[in-house]
Amino acid sequence: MSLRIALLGALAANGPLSGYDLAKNFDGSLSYVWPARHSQIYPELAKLAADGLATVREDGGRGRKVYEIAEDGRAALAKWLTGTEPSRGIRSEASLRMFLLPLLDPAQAVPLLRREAERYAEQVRELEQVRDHHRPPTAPGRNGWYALDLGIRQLAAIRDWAAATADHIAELTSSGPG
Amino acid sequence: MSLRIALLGALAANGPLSGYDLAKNFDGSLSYVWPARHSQIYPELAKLAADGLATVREDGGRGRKVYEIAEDGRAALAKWLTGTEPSRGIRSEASLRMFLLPLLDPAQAVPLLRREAERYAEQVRELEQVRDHHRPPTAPGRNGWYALDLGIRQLAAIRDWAAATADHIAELTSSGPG
DNA sequence: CAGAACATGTAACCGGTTACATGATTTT
DNA sequence: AAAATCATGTAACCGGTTACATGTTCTG
Repeated sequence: MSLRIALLGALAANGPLSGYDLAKNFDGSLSYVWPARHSQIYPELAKLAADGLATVREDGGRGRKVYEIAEDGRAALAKWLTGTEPSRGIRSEASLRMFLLPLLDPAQAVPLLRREAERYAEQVRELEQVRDHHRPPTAPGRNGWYALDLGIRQLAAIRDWAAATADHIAELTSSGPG
Repeated sequence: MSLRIALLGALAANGPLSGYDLAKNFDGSLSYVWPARHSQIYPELAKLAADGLATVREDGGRGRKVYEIAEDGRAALAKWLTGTEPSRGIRSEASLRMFLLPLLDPAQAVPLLRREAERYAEQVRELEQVRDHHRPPTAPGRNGWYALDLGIRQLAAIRDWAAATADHIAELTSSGPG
Protein backbone atom coordinates (compact mmCIF):
# COMPACT_ATOMS: atom_id res chain seq x y z
CA MET A 1 0.00 0.00 0.00
CA SER A 2 2.63 2.50 1.05
CA LEU A 3 4.60 2.39 -2.19
CA ARG A 4 1.43 3.27 -4.01
CA ILE A 5 0.92 6.26 -1.70
CA ALA A 6 4.53 7.34 -2.03
CA LEU A 7 4.23 7.35 -5.81
CA LEU A 8 0.98 9.29 -5.72
CA GLY A 9 2.63 11.75 -3.35
CA ALA A 10 5.61 12.22 -5.64
CA LEU A 11 3.33 12.74 -8.62
CA ALA A 12 1.18 15.19 -6.68
CA ALA A 13 4.17 17.14 -5.41
CA ASN A 14 6.38 17.20 -8.47
CA GLY A 15 4.01 17.13 -11.40
CA PRO A 16 4.04 14.54 -14.17
CA LEU A 17 6.99 12.17 -13.97
CA SER A 18 8.26 9.05 -15.64
CA GLY A 19 9.17 5.86 -13.86
CA TYR A 20 12.76 6.63 -14.66
CA ASP A 21 12.55 10.02 -12.96
CA LEU A 22 10.89 8.50 -9.92
CA ALA A 23 13.41 5.67 -9.71
CA LYS A 24 16.33 8.08 -9.86
CA ASN A 25 15.74 9.58 -6.48
CA PHE A 26 12.08 9.57 -5.65
CA ASP A 27 12.13 13.37 -5.64
CA GLY A 28 15.42 13.40 -3.77
CA SER A 29 13.76 13.29 -0.39
CA LEU A 30 10.97 10.72 -0.39
CA SER A 31 13.54 7.97 -0.70
CA TYR A 32 14.66 8.77 2.84
CA VAL A 33 11.44 7.39 4.26
CA TRP A 34 10.32 4.98 1.55
CA PRO A 35 13.05 3.76 -0.79
CA ALA A 36 12.08 1.82 -3.91
CA ARG A 37 13.82 0.32 -6.94
CA HIS A 38 12.78 0.72 -10.51
CA SER A 39 11.85 -2.97 -10.65
CA GLN A 40 9.14 -2.22 -8.13
CA ILE A 41 8.20 1.22 -9.40
CA TYR A 42 7.43 0.32 -13.02
CA PRO A 43 4.85 -2.38 -12.25
CA GLU A 44 3.25 -0.22 -9.56
CA LEU A 45 2.88 2.72 -11.95
CA ALA A 46 1.23 0.41 -14.44
CA LYS A 47 -1.23 -0.68 -11.75
CA LEU A 48 -1.85 2.93 -10.79
CA ALA A 49 -2.82 3.66 -14.38
CA ALA A 50 -4.90 0.47 -14.64
CA ASP A 51 -6.81 1.52 -11.52
CA GLY A 52 -7.46 5.00 -12.88
CA LEU A 53 -5.42 6.78 -10.20
CA ALA A 54 -2.96 8.13 -12.77
CA THR A 55 -2.89 8.74 -16.49
CA VAL A 56 -0.09 7.70 -18.84
CA ARG A 57 1.16 9.39 -21.93
CA GLU A 58 3.91 8.24 -24.26
CA ASP A 59 6.54 10.90 -24.39
CA GLY A 60 9.21 10.92 -27.08
CA GLY A 61 10.65 8.00 -28.97
CA ARG A 62 12.66 6.37 -26.25
CA GLY A 63 9.70 4.51 -24.82
CA ARG A 64 9.43 7.04 -22.05
CA LYS A 65 6.06 7.09 -20.30
CA VAL A 66 5.00 10.05 -18.25
CA TYR A 67 2.49 9.58 -15.45
CA GLU A 68 0.21 12.28 -14.12
CA ILE A 69 -1.91 11.93 -11.02
CA ALA A 70 -5.65 11.70 -11.73
CA GLU A 71 -8.52 13.09 -9.68
CA ASP A 72 -9.16 9.63 -8.23
CA GLY A 73 -5.49 9.49 -7.33
CA ARG A 74 -5.62 12.77 -5.46
CA ALA A 75 -8.70 11.56 -3.64
CA ALA A 76 -7.03 8.28 -2.68
CA LEU A 77 -3.99 10.15 -1.42
CA ALA A 78 -6.07 12.61 0.61
CA LYS A 79 -8.13 9.75 2.05
CA TRP A 80 -4.99 7.92 3.17
CA LEU A 81 -3.55 11.06 4.73
CA THR A 82 -6.69 12.08 6.57
CA GLY A 83 -8.51 8.83 7.17
CA THR A 84 -6.07 6.12 8.19
CA GLU A 85 -3.72 5.46 11.05
CA PRO A 86 -0.19 4.89 9.86
CA SER A 87 1.73 2.00 11.29
CA ARG A 88 4.16 3.49 13.81
CA GLY A 89 6.77 0.84 13.22
CA ILE A 90 10.04 1.59 11.57
CA ARG A 91 12.95 -0.63 10.56
CA SER A 92 16.35 0.99 10.60
CA GLU A 93 19.63 -0.83 10.48
CA ALA A 94 21.48 2.35 11.45
CA SER A 95 19.34 2.78 14.56
CA LEU A 96 19.74 -0.89 15.40
CA ARG A 97 23.47 -0.33 15.41
CA MET A 98 23.07 2.71 17.66
CA PHE A 99 20.96 0.68 20.05
CA LEU A 100 23.62 -1.98 20.32
CA LEU A 101 26.82 0.07 20.36
CA PRO A 102 26.70 0.62 24.15
CA LEU A 103 27.02 -3.17 24.56
CA LEU A 104 30.62 -3.04 23.45
CA ASP A 105 33.24 -2.36 26.03
CA PRO A 106 33.73 1.40 26.52
CA ALA A 107 37.13 1.50 24.86
CA GLN A 108 35.48 0.39 21.63
CA ALA A 109 32.10 2.03 22.05
CA VAL A 110 33.23 5.59 22.71
CA PRO A 111 35.29 6.14 19.55
CA LEU A 112 32.63 4.43 17.42
CA LEU A 113 29.95 6.65 18.88
CA ARG A 114 32.06 9.73 18.24
CA ARG A 115 32.69 8.62 14.67
CA GLU A 116 28.97 8.11 14.14
CA ALA A 117 28.24 11.50 15.69
CA GLU A 118 30.65 13.12 13.26
CA ARG A 119 29.17 11.24 10.31
CA TYR A 120 25.68 12.42 11.17
CA ALA A 121 26.93 15.93 11.84
CA GLU A 122 28.41 16.06 8.38
CA GLN A 123 25.26 14.82 6.76
CA VAL A 124 23.24 17.38 8.69
CA ARG A 125 25.55 20.16 7.52
CA GLU A 126 25.21 19.06 3.91
CA LEU A 127 21.44 18.85 4.01
CA GLU A 128 21.17 22.14 5.88
CA GLN A 129 23.00 23.82 3.04
CA VAL A 130 20.55 22.38 0.54
CA ARG A 131 17.60 23.34 2.70
CA ASP A 132 18.76 26.89 3.36
CA HIS A 133 19.67 27.37 -0.27
CA HIS A 134 16.06 26.64 -1.21
CA ARG A 135 14.59 28.77 1.54
CA PRO A 136 11.24 28.05 3.22
CA PRO A 137 8.16 28.27 1.05
CA THR A 138 6.35 31.57 0.89
CA ALA A 139 3.19 29.99 -0.47
CA PRO A 140 1.56 26.75 0.64
CA GLY A 141 1.52 23.61 -1.44
CA ARG A 142 3.81 21.41 -3.44
CA ASN A 143 7.37 21.53 -2.21
CA GLY A 144 9.97 19.37 -0.57
CA TRP A 145 11.29 21.93 1.89
CA TYR A 146 9.32 20.61 4.84
CA ALA A 147 10.31 17.05 4.08
CA LEU A 148 13.96 18.01 3.99
CA ASP A 149 13.57 19.90 7.24
CA LEU A 150 12.10 16.81 8.89
CA GLY A 151 14.93 14.64 7.64
CA ILE A 152 17.50 17.06 9.02
CA ARG A 153 15.84 17.21 12.42
CA GLN A 154 15.80 13.43 12.68
CA LEU A 155 19.44 13.12 11.73
CA ALA A 156 20.36 15.87 14.16
CA ALA A 157 18.60 13.95 16.93
CA ILE A 158 20.75 10.90 16.25
CA ARG A 159 23.87 13.07 16.08
CA ASP A 160 23.11 14.63 19.46
CA TRP A 161 22.35 11.28 21.04
CA ALA A 162 25.59 9.75 19.78
CA ALA A 163 27.62 12.68 21.13
CA ALA A 164 25.85 12.69 24.48
CA THR A 165 26.12 8.94 24.86
CA ALA A 166 29.82 8.95 24.01
CA ASP A 167 30.40 11.65 26.62
CA HIS A 168 28.36 9.78 29.18
CA ILE A 169 30.12 6.48 28.73
CA ALA A 170 33.51 8.17 28.68
CA GLU A 171 32.72 9.94 31.94
CA LEU A 172 31.56 6.74 33.62
CA THR A 173 34.70 4.86 32.75
CA SER A 174 37.14 7.63 33.64
CA SER A 175 35.75 7.95 37.17
CA GLY A 176 34.22 4.50 37.67
CA PRO A 177 36.60 1.55 37.69
CA GLY A 178 39.76 3.71 37.84
CA MET B 1 21.26 -10.51 8.62
CA SER B 2 19.87 -7.77 10.83
CA LEU B 3 17.36 -9.97 12.63
CA ARG B 4 20.20 -12.25 13.59
CA ILE B 5 22.13 -9.28 14.98
CA ALA B 6 19.09 -7.96 16.81
CA LEU B 7 18.60 -11.33 18.50
CA LEU B 8 22.25 -11.58 19.46
CA GLY B 9 22.03 -8.05 20.83
CA ALA B 10 18.98 -8.88 22.90
CA LEU B 11 20.64 -12.01 24.26
CA ALA B 12 23.83 -10.10 25.03
CA ALA B 13 21.99 -7.26 26.76
CA ASN B 14 19.33 -9.15 28.67
CA GLY B 15 20.87 -12.48 29.47
CA PRO B 16 19.44 -15.88 28.52
CA LEU B 17 15.99 -15.64 27.01
CA SER B 18 13.44 -17.87 25.33
CA GLY B 19 11.92 -17.23 21.95
CA TYR B 20 8.69 -16.45 23.72
CA ASP B 21 10.35 -13.77 25.84
CA LEU B 22 12.00 -12.26 22.79
CA ALA B 23 8.82 -12.30 20.77
CA LYS B 24 6.88 -10.58 23.51
CA ASN B 25 8.62 -7.27 23.17
CA PHE B 26 12.13 -7.75 22.01
CA ASP B 27 13.37 -6.27 25.29
CA GLY B 28 10.75 -3.55 25.09
CA SER B 29 12.93 -1.21 23.11
CA LEU B 30 14.64 -3.12 20.32
CA SER B 31 11.30 -3.59 18.63
CA TYR B 32 11.28 0.16 17.92
CA VAL B 33 14.06 -0.22 15.38
CA TRP B 34 13.72 -3.86 14.33
CA PRO B 35 10.33 -5.45 14.93
CA ALA B 36 9.93 -9.20 14.49
CA ARG B 37 7.21 -11.81 14.94
CA HIS B 38 7.56 -15.11 16.73
CA SER B 39 7.19 -16.92 13.40
CA GLN B 40 10.44 -15.35 12.34
CA ILE B 41 12.18 -15.46 15.70
CA TYR B 42 11.84 -19.18 16.42
CA PRO B 43 13.50 -20.39 13.21
CA GLU B 44 16.23 -17.78 13.50
CA LEU B 45 17.05 -18.85 17.06
CA ALA B 46 17.29 -22.44 15.86
CA LYS B 47 19.75 -21.33 13.18
CA LEU B 48 21.72 -19.34 15.72
CA ALA B 49 22.11 -22.47 17.80
CA ALA B 50 22.91 -24.60 14.76
CA ASP B 51 25.66 -22.13 13.82
CA GLY B 52 27.12 -22.18 17.29
CA LEU B 53 26.39 -18.53 18.05
CA ALA B 54 24.06 -19.41 20.89
CA THR B 55 23.42 -22.37 23.14
CA VAL B 56 20.02 -23.90 23.90
CA ARG B 57 18.80 -25.51 27.04
CA GLU B 58 15.40 -27.07 27.66
CA ASP B 59 13.79 -25.33 30.58
CA GLY B 60 10.80 -26.81 32.35
CA GLY B 61 8.13 -29.09 30.99
CA ARG B 62 6.31 -26.67 28.74
CA GLY B 63 8.75 -27.11 25.89
CA ARG B 64 10.38 -23.82 26.75
CA LYS B 65 13.86 -23.37 25.31
CA VAL B 66 16.24 -20.82 26.72
CA TYR B 67 18.96 -19.40 24.51
CA GLU B 68 22.22 -17.97 25.74
CA ILE B 69 24.69 -16.12 23.59
CA ALA B 70 27.92 -18.03 22.94
CA GLU B 71 31.43 -16.67 22.60
CA ASP B 72 31.18 -16.97 18.82
CA GLY B 73 27.95 -15.03 19.04
CA ARG B 74 29.55 -12.20 20.97
CA ALA B 75 32.35 -12.11 18.45
CA ALA B 76 29.91 -12.00 15.52
CA LEU B 77 28.01 -9.18 17.18
CA ALA B 78 31.14 -7.19 17.90
CA LYS B 79 32.38 -7.72 14.37
CA TRP B 80 29.13 -6.41 12.91
CA LEU B 81 29.17 -3.39 15.21
CA THR B 82 32.78 -2.46 14.58
CA GLY B 83 33.50 -3.78 11.12
CA THR B 84 30.55 -3.15 8.82
CA GLU B 85 28.78 -0.14 7.41
CA PRO B 86 25.08 -0.21 8.21
CA SER B 87 22.64 0.55 5.45
CA ARG B 88 21.43 4.11 6.09
CA GLY B 89 18.03 3.46 4.62
CA ILE B 90 14.91 3.44 6.73
CA ARG B 91 11.30 2.70 5.92
CA SER B 92 8.73 4.49 7.99
CA GLU B 93 5.08 4.78 7.15
CA ALA B 94 4.64 7.46 9.82
CA SER B 95 7.40 9.59 8.30
CA LEU B 96 5.99 9.05 4.84
CA ARG B 97 2.76 10.52 6.09
CA MET B 98 4.61 13.49 7.56
CA PHE B 99 6.36 14.06 4.28
CA LEU B 100 3.09 14.17 2.42
CA LEU B 101 0.85 16.06 4.81
CA PRO B 102 1.92 19.50 3.50
CA LEU B 103 0.45 18.49 0.12
CA LEU B 104 -3.04 18.80 1.51
CA ASP B 105 -4.69 22.19 1.42
CA PRO B 106 -3.79 24.20 4.52
CA ALA B 107 -7.23 23.95 6.08
CA GLN B 108 -6.75 20.19 6.31
CA ALA B 109 -3.01 20.05 6.81
CA VAL B 110 -2.71 22.38 9.80
CA PRO B 111 -5.07 20.53 12.16
CA LEU B 112 -3.67 17.17 11.13
CA LEU B 113 -0.13 18.37 11.81
CA ARG B 114 -1.17 19.70 15.20
CA ARG B 115 -2.86 16.42 16.01
CA GLU B 116 0.27 14.50 15.07
CA ALA B 117 2.40 16.91 17.11
CA GLU B 118 0.21 16.24 20.12
CA ARG B 119 0.31 12.49 19.56
CA TYR B 120 4.10 12.49 19.45
CA ALA B 121 4.28 14.86 22.44
CA GLU B 122 2.23 12.41 24.44
CA GLN B 123 4.37 9.48 23.46
CA VAL B 124 7.49 11.45 24.35
CA ARG B 125 6.06 12.27 27.79
CA GLU B 126 5.24 8.62 28.42
CA LEU B 127 8.66 7.37 27.41
CA GLU B 128 10.42 10.14 29.31
CA GLN B 129 8.71 8.94 32.46
CA VAL B 130 9.93 5.43 31.85
CA ARG B 131 13.43 6.67 31.08
CA ASP B 132 13.68 8.97 34.07
CA HIS B 133 12.26 6.32 36.34
CA HIS B 134 15.11 4.02 35.39
CA ARG B 135 17.75 6.72 35.65
CA PRO B 136 20.95 6.79 33.54
CA PRO B 137 23.39 3.98 34.09
CA THR B 138 26.14 4.50 36.62
CA ALA B 139 28.22 1.67 35.24
CA PRO B 140 28.86 0.82 31.60
CA GLY B 141 27.42 -2.22 29.87
CA ARG B 142 24.15 -3.97 29.38
CA ASN B 143 21.18 -1.69 29.66
CA GLY B 144 18.40 -0.23 27.57
CA TRP B 145 18.57 3.30 28.90
CA TYR B 146 20.56 4.68 25.99
CA ALA B 147 18.29 3.00 23.48
CA LEU B 148 15.23 4.51 25.10
CA ASP B 149 16.92 7.90 25.16
CA LEU B 150 17.58 7.64 21.43
CA GLY B 151 13.98 6.71 20.71
CA ILE B 152 12.73 9.67 22.70
CA ARG B 153 15.02 12.11 20.91
CA GLN B 154 13.84 10.87 17.53
CA LEU B 155 10.19 11.15 18.48
CA ALA B 156 10.79 14.62 19.92
CA ALA B 157 12.34 15.67 16.60
CA ILE B 158 9.18 14.65 14.74
CA ARG B 159 7.03 16.37 17.34
CA ASP B 160 8.95 19.62 16.96
CA TRP B 161 8.85 19.45 13.19
CA ALA B 162 5.10 18.88 13.15
CA ALA B 163 4.49 21.83 15.46
CA ALA B 164 6.83 24.15 13.54
CA THR B 165 5.39 23.13 10.18
CA ALA B 166 1.83 23.62 11.37
CA ASP B 167 2.74 27.10 12.60
CA HIS B 168 4.53 27.92 9.39
CA ILE B 169 1.70 26.85 7.11
CA ALA B 170 -0.86 28.59 9.28
CA GLU B 171 1.14 31.79 9.14
CA LEU B 172 1.49 31.63 5.37
CA THR B 173 -2.20 31.21 4.81
CA SER B 174 -3.34 33.87 7.25
CA SER B 175 -1.21 36.54 5.62
CA GLY B 176 -0.77 35.15 2.11
CA PRO B 177 -3.89 34.86 -0.03
CA GLY B 178 -6.11 36.88 2.36
C1' DC C 1 30.72 4.35 -34.46
C1' DA C 2 31.54 3.36 -29.64
C1' DG C 3 30.29 4.25 -25.12
C1' DA C 4 27.37 6.57 -21.85
C1' DA C 5 23.03 7.69 -20.31
C1' DC C 6 18.09 7.12 -21.01
C1' DA C 7 14.29 4.14 -20.41
C1' DT C 8 11.41 0.08 -19.38
C1' DG C 9 10.54 -4.20 -18.19
C1' DT C 10 10.80 -9.53 -16.12
C1' DA C 11 12.35 -13.45 -13.04
C1' DA C 12 14.38 -15.59 -9.07
C1' DC C 13 15.04 -15.17 -4.61
C1' DC C 14 14.62 -13.67 0.25
C1' DG C 15 12.90 -11.54 4.40
C1' DG C 16 8.78 -10.63 6.77
C1' DT C 17 3.63 -11.00 7.78
C1' DT C 18 -0.56 -13.44 8.43
C1' DA C 19 -2.76 -17.34 9.45
C1' DC C 20 -2.81 -22.07 10.74
C1' DA C 21 -1.74 -25.71 14.06
C1' DT C 22 -0.58 -27.96 18.36
C1' DG C 23 0.22 -28.98 23.05
C1' DA C 24 1.39 -27.94 28.24
C1' DT C 25 0.65 -25.49 32.43
C1' DT C 26 -1.77 -22.24 35.35
C1' DT C 27 -5.81 -19.92 36.89
C1' DT C 28 -10.66 -19.55 37.92
C1' DA D 1 -13.34 -28.75 33.72
C1' DA D 2 -13.05 -24.67 31.08
C1' DA D 3 -10.52 -20.66 29.93
C1' DA D 4 -6.40 -18.12 29.81
C1' DT D 5 -1.70 -18.00 29.21
C1' DC D 6 2.62 -20.06 28.12
C1' DA D 7 5.24 -21.90 24.46
C1' DT D 8 6.78 -23.47 19.94
C1' DG D 9 6.42 -24.33 15.48
C1' DT D 10 4.87 -24.50 10.00
C1' DA D 11 2.77 -22.79 5.50
C1' DA D 12 1.03 -19.52 2.23
C1' DC D 13 1.48 -15.25 0.72
C1' DC D 14 3.35 -10.63 -0.31
C1' DG D 15 6.48 -6.82 -0.68
C1' DG D 16 11.08 -5.77 -1.84
C1' DT D 17 15.93 -6.74 -3.67
C1' DT D 18 19.10 -8.49 -6.97
C1' DA D 19 20.04 -9.82 -11.26
C1' DC D 20 18.80 -10.49 -15.94
C1' DA D 21 17.30 -8.66 -20.36
C1' DT D 22 16.39 -5.35 -24.05
C1' DG D 23 16.17 -1.36 -26.93
C1' DT D 24 16.86 3.92 -27.84
C1' DT D 25 19.02 8.33 -28.01
C1' DC D 26 22.75 11.38 -27.10
C1' DT D 27 27.73 12.55 -26.86
C1' DG D 28 32.50 12.40 -28.13
